Amino acid sequence: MSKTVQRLETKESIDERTQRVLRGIIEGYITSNEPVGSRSLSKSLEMGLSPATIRNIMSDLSDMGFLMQLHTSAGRIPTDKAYRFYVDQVVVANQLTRKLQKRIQEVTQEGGMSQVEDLLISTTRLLAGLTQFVCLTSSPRVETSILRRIEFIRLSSQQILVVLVTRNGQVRNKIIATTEDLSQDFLNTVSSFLNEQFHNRSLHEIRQQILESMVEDKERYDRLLAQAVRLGKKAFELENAPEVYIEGQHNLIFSERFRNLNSARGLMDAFEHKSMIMNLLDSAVEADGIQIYIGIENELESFQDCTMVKAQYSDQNNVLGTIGVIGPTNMDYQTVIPVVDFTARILSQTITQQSSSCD
Amino acid sequence: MSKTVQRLETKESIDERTQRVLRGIIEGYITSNEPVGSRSLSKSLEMGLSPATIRNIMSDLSDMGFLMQLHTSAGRIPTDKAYRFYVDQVVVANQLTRKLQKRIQEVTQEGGMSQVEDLLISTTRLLAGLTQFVCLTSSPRVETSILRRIEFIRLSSQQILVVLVTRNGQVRNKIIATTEDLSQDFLNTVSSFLNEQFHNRSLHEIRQQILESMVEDKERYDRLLAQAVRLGKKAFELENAPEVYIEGQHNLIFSERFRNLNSARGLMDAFEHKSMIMNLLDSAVEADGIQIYIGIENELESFQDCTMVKAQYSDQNNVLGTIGVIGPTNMDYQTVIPVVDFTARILSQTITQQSSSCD
DNA sequence: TATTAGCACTATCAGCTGATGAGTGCTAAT
DNA sequence: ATTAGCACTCATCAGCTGATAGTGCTAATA
Repeated sequence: MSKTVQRLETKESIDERTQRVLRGIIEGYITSNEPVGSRSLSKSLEMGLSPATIRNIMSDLSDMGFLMQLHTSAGRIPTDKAYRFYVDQVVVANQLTRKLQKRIQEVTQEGGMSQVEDLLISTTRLLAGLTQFVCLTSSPRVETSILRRIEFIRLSSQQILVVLVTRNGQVRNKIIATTEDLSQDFLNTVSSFLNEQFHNRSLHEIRQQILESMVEDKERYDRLLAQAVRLGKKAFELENAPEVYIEGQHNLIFSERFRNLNSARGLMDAFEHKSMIMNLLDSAVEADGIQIYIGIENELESFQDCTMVKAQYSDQNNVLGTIGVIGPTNMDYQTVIPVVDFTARILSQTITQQSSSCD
Repeated sequence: MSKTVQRLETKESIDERTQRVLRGIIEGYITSNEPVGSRSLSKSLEMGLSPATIRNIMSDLSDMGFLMQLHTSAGRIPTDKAYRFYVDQVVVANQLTRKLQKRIQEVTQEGGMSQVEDLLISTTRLLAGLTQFVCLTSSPRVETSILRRIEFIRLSSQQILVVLVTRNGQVRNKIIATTEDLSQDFLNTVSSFLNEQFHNRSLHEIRQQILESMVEDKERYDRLLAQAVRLGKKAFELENAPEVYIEGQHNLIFSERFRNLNSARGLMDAFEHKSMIMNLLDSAVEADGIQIYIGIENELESFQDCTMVKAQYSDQNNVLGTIGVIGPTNMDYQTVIPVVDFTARILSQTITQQSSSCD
C-alpha cells in the first residue's frame, strides 16, 4: 500500500475489568448519546464496583487516551481510539433479524428494476432509511465495465443515438451529431462490426484500441472501417462524470443522533464534490468485507467527526462499487455493521444474477 | 376553473402617500429581513414625514391587513396581502443584467446535453444557485410526449432492451423479459412496423390503441402483428413515476434568508412526495407567463410560509413542464420574477431547437 | 385639521447573579 | 485494593437588571 492509511492501534493490554468498564462507557454513550458518569455507570455495570473505583479506572482510561471530557463537571465520552477498540475487540457482528433481512431483500430484488441505476438508487435510499444516516453509493465505473452491446439509431440526418449496454446491466444513451447523413442500414453494419470486434472488452480497452487504430492505419481502411472508428470514438467518449448516489442528507439536519456534530454544513458541502466522494468510496478496494473508518481515521477533514462504514459490491468477477453510510462516531456498530454488510451482499447477488443472464 | 384558487385581492383604494409608505416597508423588509420601524422608515423614505405621522399611517395599514407585528415593541412586517399588492401594483419586471442573461444562456445551451433530462437538471441547479432558494422542475410527462422512435435490442434469449425516443428528446430505456427467443432481425421488423404505425403519436394514444387492438382482433393477425402488439404493450407500459427535479434544498437550512421560516422540516418532507409536487407544479397550466403564489395562496400547507414563483416551458406546440422556485415571502421579487421568466424562456427555446432538428 | 413632540408603556436582548447538580480528584479509613 | 467522604469545578438555569427599539396616545402646534 503506497498511501498509509492512519489507523488507530489498540495493542496495549488492558486488564479484563478495565475493559468491561470501557465497554460499559462506550455502550452507555451509544445508547444515551450523553456523557456517562461514574455513578450511573456503577449502577448499570452491576459489577459491585463503587463510583469511586470506577472513577479511578476512568482516570486510567483517560490517561491511556480512551476517554475524554467535554468539561470538568461532565461525564466522560469515548475517544475515536475507544471506538476502534470496541469495533476490533468487542463487536461481533450479530445476526440481523429475519424481518430486516426480508426488508432488504425485498427492496433490492423487487422486480421492474431492470437497470442497475434504479437498483442502486433504491438500495441507497433503503440504507439511509434503515440507519437514519447518510448513505453513499458509488456506481460501477463505466470505464472498466465490459461491453455487452452497442447500437446506433438514426434519429435524423444530423443526429444519431448511441445505446451502450454493459455486462452488468448499465445502459447509457448519448446523442451524437454527424455531418454526414448515415443510413440506418449502414449504422447497423457499423454496430455489428463494433459488437464483434469488441465483444467482452472493457470500455477503457476499447477506447484505447480505437485511438491506436486511428493513429496506426490512418489512411488504409475502407469506408466502413473509417466510419466505424469515427463513430466508435464518439460513442465511447462517455462522460467521465462520477456517479455517486447520496441519500438521507436530511438526517444530518433533523436526526437527533447527529446532534453533537460540529459542522453538518461541512459534510453537506463535501457531498457536493462527487468525484472526491467517489474516490473516497472506491479507495481501499483491495480489502474484502466491511471497512470502518472512525473519526480521525477518515482522510477527509469534514468526515472526522463521523464514522464511515462501507462495503464493496461485485458481480461474479469484479468489484463494481461501494456502498456505505456516514454516521456519528457513537453509532450503534452492533447493528449498523451487519446491515451494511448484508445489504452489500444482497446487492452483489442481485447484480450477479442479472449479468449472468446474458448469453 | 373548477377549483377556486385562493388569491388575495387588493381592490381597496389607498391614497398615494399611504401606498408609498407601504411600499417602503415592503422594500425595507425585503432588503433587511428585519421588521421596519417608524423611525428608520421616516429617514429612508425622505418624504419629510415624522415618525409619528408614519406611525399613524402604519396603524391604518395594520387595520387594513397589510402589516403585522411580531410583538408590541418590534417594527412591522408586511402580510401576504401586502406582498400581493406589491407584486400586482408595484413590481415591474425589470431587465436582467446582460451578465445574468449570459450565464443562464450558457448553462442551458451548453453543448453535450443532448438529452432533456440533463438539460433540466442543470437548469434546475442553476436556478437554485442564482436565487439561493429551492428550485423545482417538472419534466415533460412521458404520457403526452410524441413518439419519435422506438427500437428493440436483443440482449439475450430472455432479455430485450427497449429504447424509446420522444420528439422532445427524452430517451427512455427499459429491459423487458421474454419467454420466446426473438432474433434481432425479427425485432427490427417489429420496430419498423411500430415506428411506421405510430409515428408522431403520443405515447398515451399509442398505449390506448394497442390495448384496443388486443381486444378487438384477438385472433386475426399474423405472428408479426401479434408479437408487435405484445412487445409494444410491454414497451409502452412505462413507469408512471413522476419526474421532478429538486435542487438547492440545503439553502433551506443554511441560507440566512430562510431564517424566519417556521418549518424547514415540513418543506423537506413535502419535497419527498414527488407526485404531489408534480401536480402542484403542473396545476394552472392554462395561465401563460409567470405565476406567483404568495404565502397563504399556496394550496399546500407546508408552502404557506413561502412564495412560489413558477413558469411553464414548452416546445413549439405544447407546454411541457414547469420550472419554479420556492423562497421566503420577502424574496426580492424585482429580480426573482424576471430570472424565473427568462430561464423558462431560454429553456423553451433550447428544447424547441432540439426537437425541431428531427426530420 | 393634519402633523408632530412628548411621554408612558412594552417586549426583547445581553449580561450578570446565585443556586443547583452532576461529576471529578484526592485523601484517609477500611 | 477498595471505598467513603469531602472539597472543588463547571455548566446550566431561573431570575433579575438596564439598555434598546419600538409602539399608542394625548396634547400642543402650524
